[in-house]
Amino acid sequence: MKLYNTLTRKKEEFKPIKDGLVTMYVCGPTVYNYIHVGNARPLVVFDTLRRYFIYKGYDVKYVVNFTDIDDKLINKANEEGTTVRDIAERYIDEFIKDAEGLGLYEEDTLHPRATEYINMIIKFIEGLIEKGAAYVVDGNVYFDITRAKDYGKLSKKNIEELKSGARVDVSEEKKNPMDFALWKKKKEGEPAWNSPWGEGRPGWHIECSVMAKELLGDTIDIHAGGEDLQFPHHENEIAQSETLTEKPFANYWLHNAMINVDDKKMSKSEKNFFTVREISKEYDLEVLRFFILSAHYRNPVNFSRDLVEQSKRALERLYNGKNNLEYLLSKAEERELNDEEKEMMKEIDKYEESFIASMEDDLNTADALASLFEIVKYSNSNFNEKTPKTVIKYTYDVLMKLSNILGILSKDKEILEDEILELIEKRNAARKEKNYELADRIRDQLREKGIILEDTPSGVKWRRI
RNA sequence: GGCGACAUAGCCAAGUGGUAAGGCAGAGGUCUGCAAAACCUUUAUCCCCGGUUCGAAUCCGGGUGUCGCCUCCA
Repeated sequence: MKLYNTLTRKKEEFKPIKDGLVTMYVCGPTVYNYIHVGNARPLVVFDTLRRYFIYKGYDVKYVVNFTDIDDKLINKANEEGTTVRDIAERYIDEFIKDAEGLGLYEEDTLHPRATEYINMIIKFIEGLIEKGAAYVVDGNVYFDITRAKDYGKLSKKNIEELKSGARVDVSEEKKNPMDFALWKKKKEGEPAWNSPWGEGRPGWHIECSVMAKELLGDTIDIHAGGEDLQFPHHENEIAQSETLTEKPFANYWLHNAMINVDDKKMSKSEKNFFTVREISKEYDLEVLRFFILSAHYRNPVNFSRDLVEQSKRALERLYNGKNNLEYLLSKAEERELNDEEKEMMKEIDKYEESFIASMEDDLNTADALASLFEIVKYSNSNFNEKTPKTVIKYTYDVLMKLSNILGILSKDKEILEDEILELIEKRNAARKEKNYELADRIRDQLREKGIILEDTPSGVKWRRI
């Protein structure tokens, strides 16, 4: 499989460190609020990559961290007159709800929290101080970027340019304006932990370095996140980790592009964001997942109601296709295949191959989706009740297998309650008697309950809206 | 100012040298008691200019426009 590696700015053949195992670290949310649609993109994209690895037979160790201590949490806690821990707990719970709606493979995700790693963070920092790459000033500890080998290699920035363009608040304590805090001295009213440098809390970048190391080892296969994290966050992670371990931190750096609103990056500070939660009130979140996967992850995309609506309709088409296959499956019979029918299965194989080829090419989910539509189109136009069950089952299984990689078409049809089945029967009887008025009334009644009836030559089909 | 992306039909979006996937919306049609679903037909020469080539949306140069990072940020 080829993946675009930000480190080399090239698509590279992916090779894990250990055969059969992929370690992935994705920068997760700071849990001080609901996540928005922009936050959802990396989560969905890299979850899909994980699913694809699993499909290919790898074991995947997958980490999405929670930043549960930082300025934003502290502010929020102060505003509400509660504790940071309280805020974190609340929004982690809310995150999990959204994650499940988005089809993230939660049961197999490691979710470390920064505050659970304080001791290891302190150890890590001590190691950097011993190496002379970090220095203590009045209870704060800073990383000295001049001690990092190749600082700027990920974001392709050089230290001189950074110095001249620095807009950071110039702290007199720092040796260099671009040096960053590993440990922050406690301020009045802030939660703090004891350390060799006095009470304080960890800086942002250090958390990820430490949690990745603890859970996945010194060198990980894939480190991923939004492209806005490239600098300084990921650059700083590399600086810390590689200075301490003297090994590569991550072999592949993957970055997704931003989600925009009217061509401007969706962000909390711009106030142009939609939370995942508010979308979930109107749409099944699988629609949002579909929306995200319908463009290549390295291209910026706009987000709007209208575009979600388009995604919803498109996804409906796939569901109709799935539904049609299920219907045929319930009618079809087993029998020997003739040559033409054998060809049908080969046709389906072709679509599967092209799906896989798209995924192999830097996770081209937009292209892969087209294969799903082609399977649906093909089965809609070529299969009928006389098609052997073998062919239909085969097609159905391929469709399900592939859509499962993308994490879509996951909603199953529920069983209808008896009273609804009775209504359908009643309507059938009415239709036989050509009492269309009654039949239509029943159909409208069911529609209000969210059930759409479709009359076909061989019987009545139903589906949920 | 530095670094980096992107520009394909009404909308969304693949395609990186051989003559434009797929989806949404629209129009016409088939099927149907009607409807729904489905199917068929129909809608682009790829921002502009120049170059390389037998041949470019795809490579090179120059424009124009939009965006991201350089500060918390997925």
